[in-house]
Amino acid sequence: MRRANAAACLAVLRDQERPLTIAELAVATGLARPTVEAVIGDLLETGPVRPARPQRSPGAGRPARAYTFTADAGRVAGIDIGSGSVRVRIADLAGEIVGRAEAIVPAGIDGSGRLRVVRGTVRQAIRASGAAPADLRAAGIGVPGILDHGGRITQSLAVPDWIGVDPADRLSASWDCPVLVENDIKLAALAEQRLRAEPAGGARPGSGATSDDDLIFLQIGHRISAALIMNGAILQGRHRLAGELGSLRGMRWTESSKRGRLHWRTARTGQQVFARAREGDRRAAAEITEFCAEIAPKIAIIALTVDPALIVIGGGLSRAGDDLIAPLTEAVHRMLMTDGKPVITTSLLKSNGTLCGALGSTFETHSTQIFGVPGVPPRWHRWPGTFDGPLSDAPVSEAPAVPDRSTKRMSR
Amino acid sequence: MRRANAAACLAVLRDQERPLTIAELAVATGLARPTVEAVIGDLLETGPVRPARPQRSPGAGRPARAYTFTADAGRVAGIDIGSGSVRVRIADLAGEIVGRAEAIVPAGIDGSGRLRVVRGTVRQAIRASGAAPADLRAAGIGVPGILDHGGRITQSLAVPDWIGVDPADRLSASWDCPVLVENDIKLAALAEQRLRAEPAGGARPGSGATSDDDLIFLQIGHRISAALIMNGAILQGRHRLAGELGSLRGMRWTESSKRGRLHWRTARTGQQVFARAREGDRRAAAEITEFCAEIAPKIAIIALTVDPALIVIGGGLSRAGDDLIAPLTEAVHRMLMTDGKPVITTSLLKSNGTLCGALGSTFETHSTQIFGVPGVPPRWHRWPGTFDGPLSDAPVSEAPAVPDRSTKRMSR
DNA sequence: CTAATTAGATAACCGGGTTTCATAATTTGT
DNA sequence: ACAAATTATGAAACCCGGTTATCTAATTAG
Repeated sequence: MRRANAAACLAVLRDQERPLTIAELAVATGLARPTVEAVIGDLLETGPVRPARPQRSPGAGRPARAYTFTADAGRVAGIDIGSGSVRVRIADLAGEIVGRAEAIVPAGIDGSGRLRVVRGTVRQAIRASGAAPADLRAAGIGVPGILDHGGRITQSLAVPDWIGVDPADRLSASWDCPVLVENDIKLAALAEQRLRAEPAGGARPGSGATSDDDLIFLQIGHRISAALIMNGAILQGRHRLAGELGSLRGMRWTESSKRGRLHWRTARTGQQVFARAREGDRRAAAEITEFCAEIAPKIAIIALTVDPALIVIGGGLSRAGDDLIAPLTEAVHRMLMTDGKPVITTSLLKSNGTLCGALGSTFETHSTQIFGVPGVPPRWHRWPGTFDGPLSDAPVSEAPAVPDRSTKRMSR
Repeated sequence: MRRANAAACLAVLRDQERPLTIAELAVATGLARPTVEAVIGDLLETGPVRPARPQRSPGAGRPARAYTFTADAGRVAGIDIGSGSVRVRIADLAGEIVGRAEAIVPAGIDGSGRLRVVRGTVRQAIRASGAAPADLRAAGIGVPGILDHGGRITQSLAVPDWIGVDPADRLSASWDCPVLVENDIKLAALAEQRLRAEPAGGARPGSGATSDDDLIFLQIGHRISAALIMNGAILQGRHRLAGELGSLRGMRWTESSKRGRLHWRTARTGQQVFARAREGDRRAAAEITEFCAEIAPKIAIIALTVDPALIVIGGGLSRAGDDLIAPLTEAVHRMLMTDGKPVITTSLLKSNGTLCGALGSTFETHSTQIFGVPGVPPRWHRWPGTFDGPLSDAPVSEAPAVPDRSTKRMSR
């Protein structure tokens, strides 16, 4: 109970970026002032909160003491592992993206080599954020493969070198912080759900499960893969295989796909097929219709199994937007003899879904290690668009970036 | 918090069938004695608890006051609606089946007629239990059709006369108690899950979701239908259609099935086909193999979508036991290229799954109306086998059955 | 320099639990 | 028969974490 109040205060303090007084916090959280006072006392010791100079004196009366969120007191890493690349984004405690780095992973690398690349890229990104590696509080990794409950990768066409590897174990040892590893599509699915469920303005009250808490995420690009979010959580299943329809013998999403990889007739890539169709190429348009007709029954059977409100399409093909969504929706809806049919839409995060899911999921899961308090909700809705644009340098200009812990302490 | 303690005390008092002292209750619940005392005070006023004569004096000391659960203070109805029948079981507050009645519903009846039959059969069953209709505290009904979130039946091949009807609304008005209406297969699925998850000895602590909380239930009889339990709850979905694969255009479980009804070549009914196969009929055996091969891909795709630990087969065909489970398991497992595969097994409750689910779900949902306290866990594990055998007359012999409320009060 | 204003600190209270202790109602022992 | 032992009960005191109410401190306005 005390913990929940601490988390609420911390979240408000983080979201209002200016220093806040006890009274302001009490109003914002709905708690009584003495309670907030006690909570702040705890947070000053254990959490990323420090006293700040009072803002200004707007009138008469004793000036209020103010407190501010120390966004710069630590770092969290989001990591997207691809077959040939590693993408890293570093967030400060406020969730702001303050560092990034990417690396090419040479084909034919072995598992340890890939781990080394990940370690190096993360180190580089943390440095770029103006922090030291020791500031890393937690990391989340999206991996293109199947994990077991022990955290080992059991199957992966994209990173076969990591089959049998437990990346969380290896990396948390070298970083000395918790590391979350999850399938990339599942993370992207979680990110989509969080962004749509949370009404962009703060955590919503802990109401019961609504249909906002469910969605199916379908990655359609070179390969097709699925993930399900149910009751607001990634659906894992008994063997952590939920959604892994590629493991179904004879399950080919389309006639011409092999090992989950799509093949196109009228152009080399799906994107090109859509481009040609848009330019009026009838054969390309026909191939798209055919493609939708082929995958629609599979989507429909999954959809009717769990009856989600929403099916989100991600991956390269989702860039085609309505050119894909319209015929696909039509094909899927035609399969359903029901009154209610799922809405099909494209992803909000495009190619950043896994990164976003990795960061957000890490903030959710390791709140205690990150903030010293459990249950601080991540700011999912602030992330879209921040993964690729120019780095926000607001925190840097306000207080010079923290090179390492010793300097940070001096800045108090 | 006080409520949770009251529920715990009430559950212990109900499960130990003898009168208990405060001290015994304190030990059983892990609460402090004064707390139990306060809870008992509340329960004496609002709940089915009354003081009892102390058991005996096992030694020296002041004799302890004892309290006992008043199982006879009310009734709960479980109702299974079939296309041509209505089955009713009446439970006392301890969950014991103390009354039953069944009725044939004439073909071609209209919706109101079927409602009248239900009302009459329930009244008869309550009377048979030695209680008055006014003693009904809550009822649960399993219906062979699709419901919407408003409680209306939107589709049903078995009871077309109830399409558009909201049975909960109609019946709760006439009985003046809450009525729960749910799809029959979903209730059977819930019952199977509860019976397997609860370690037959009391409620388990509210741990996080385990794979015990998920299962797929497949009804295979004249028709095939599915229901999913996820995180210990019936999976409904956005439109309450989860599992309703019959609503999928072109979804036929087998080549020869029509509108969800199975057709057999080598005999008139599935049961007969299994009987002949067991007697050595090769054609019948081949038809079984073929049947499994036809439905296996559909089961596999559902299974891999949610990756359950367990798939439970219910319905008429499940009576074939291992004759069905073995070839079906083989066929389904052959579809899965995964390390972990779901276990397939037959239902524990056979043809009583819906009744059991209706009763248990009603006890769970309407605990407040039934016991005056929310969250009293039903005794799922006591039900198997009690739906058809001779009525337990223990409560009747102990205290003569209660004809109506006035007499009941006198018996205090 | 006083009054007004506003924040911080302290105290009193409340709900729901726990522990502690005095007291009541028995049986046992002499 | 009556004291001693035994056991349950009921009341009181305490703790925790919150609330409201009140007093005190620090500042500005006039």
